[in-house]
Amino acid sequence: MSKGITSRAENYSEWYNDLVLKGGLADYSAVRGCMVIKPYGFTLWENMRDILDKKFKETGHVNAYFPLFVPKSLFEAEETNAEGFAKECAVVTHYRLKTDPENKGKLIIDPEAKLEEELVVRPTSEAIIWNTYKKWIQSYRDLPILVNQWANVVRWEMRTRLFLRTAEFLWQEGHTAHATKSEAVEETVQMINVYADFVENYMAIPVIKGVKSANERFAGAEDTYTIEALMQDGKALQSGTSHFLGQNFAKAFDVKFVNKENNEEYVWATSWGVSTRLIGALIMAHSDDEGLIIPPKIAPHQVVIIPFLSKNVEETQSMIDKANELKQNLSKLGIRSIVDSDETKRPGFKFAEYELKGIPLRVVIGPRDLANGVVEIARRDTKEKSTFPIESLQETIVGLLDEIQNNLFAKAKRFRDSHITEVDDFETFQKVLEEKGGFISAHWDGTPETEDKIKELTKATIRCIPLGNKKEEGKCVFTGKSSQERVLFARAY
RNA sequence: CGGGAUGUAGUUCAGUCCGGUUAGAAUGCCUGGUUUGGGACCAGGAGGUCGUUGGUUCGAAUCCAGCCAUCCCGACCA
Repeated sequence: MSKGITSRAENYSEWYNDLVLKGGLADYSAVRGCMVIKPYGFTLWENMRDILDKKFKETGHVNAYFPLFVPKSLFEAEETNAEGFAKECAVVTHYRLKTDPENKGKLIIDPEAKLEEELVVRPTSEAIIWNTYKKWIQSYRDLPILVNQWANVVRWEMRTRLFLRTAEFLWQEGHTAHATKSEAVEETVQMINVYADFVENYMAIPVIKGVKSANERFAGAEDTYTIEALMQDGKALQSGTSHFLGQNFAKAFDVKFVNKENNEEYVWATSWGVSTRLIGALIMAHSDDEGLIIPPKIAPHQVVIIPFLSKNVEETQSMIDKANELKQNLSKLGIRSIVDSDETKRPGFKFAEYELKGIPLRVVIGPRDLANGVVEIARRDTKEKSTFPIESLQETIVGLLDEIQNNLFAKAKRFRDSHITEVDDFETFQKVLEEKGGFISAHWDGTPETEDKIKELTKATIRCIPLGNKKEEGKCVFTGKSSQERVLFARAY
């Protein structure tokens, strides 16, 4: 057991908090529900962001930036969407403070400075964006519009958790406008595939792609596509969503275009997003009781090189030189590494520290090894330590990083696959949920009422109706009414 | 937002019930030395408006009230 980290078995929530705080990813702040993302955590986010951004550009999207504030009148234009967010909006009502005449040195809101119209701090940007798109779109030649923005949004959550649910968080939101329904649907599906590809192949987290039930659908969407991941405690985490918005926003904001036949039509829309919540998913999918485990492809540092120091100054210097040389060689191969030659800390301390931080590979260079022309390499995922010859070190490291990446995904997938349980009666449903957790694949009569009832009794919701789901005659696990396919239930974050 | 708990050195905590010299410990930090193949040791040192505002009192970390923040449970949550 590592020093100061609560074990998963002891208290899963505390374990999670310990990893975020002690792993140096983030910290609490003086603002309720808002966190500080520390450099190590932000580097991780930057790596994720850069990969996604490249994928967005490859699929024809461009970045732009829209305001943080949304006038209330715009916000309420699309009613379903506005109502969905109404309960968790921060609202700006004044634009000036002044010195309190009765208490010098203190500031009060200047009652004279009340805004004519309140500004909603965006919980999402559909309103301000569609208000803008109205000006951009006249003809079918203006379409499609494929815009993404990297931004912060605010949702005044009652109960917050680092990365998983904070009042302010960072995300990207794509907002596209299309001439036809089929094109918009295609875009929606394309982006959920981009997300799935990213989360599986870079974050090494297996996901299930699916469609949300009416209850869980984004307010204002016709269809919500989701990728659902499974955490080690058996709870599901929605990791990304892509919405087919139909013509709802076009109608609310009166966005029409003239088609080739010179007829006016409403445009078709999509929106899609992933957020810093993905970091929460990453932690809970891979890490262990010794600390974080971060997949090589997105790790801030992929390799840490630790030269062993001795009182022999010359010998020590040759270790450090060797370490720096290796770092440079790795850098040429695009591998991110750091050298820790801090002589005030002993090796054992460093080992524990970098295990806590989840650095995939640790290379130790010592006099004994160097004499034999080898170094010791430890893998964070399996904790295996072995020695490898120095002359082929770069190749070895490249190979090991690749192995770790694959191993993490395979391990998470084995766990996920073994936690999808087919269930045909409600008693078993409850039992599996309680004792095993994970996804439960069961028949459902398709009504929101049944889903609500199941949620009330078990806290489990329908996570998704998997894409490409096989059709199968069956009876609803709760009502016994006939059903044509299974859906996935789980307790979720 | 309801119930419970917490807030004292960078960190973890003792002291608070029962108010009273200069608020302690461990760890971390700094200096010097000895060490260095899995969280080293010795010696010396620095570090605190006791979350915050107000009240009670001759006197408040300690009692009372408000506020702020964090955790747990619940409600809420694409």
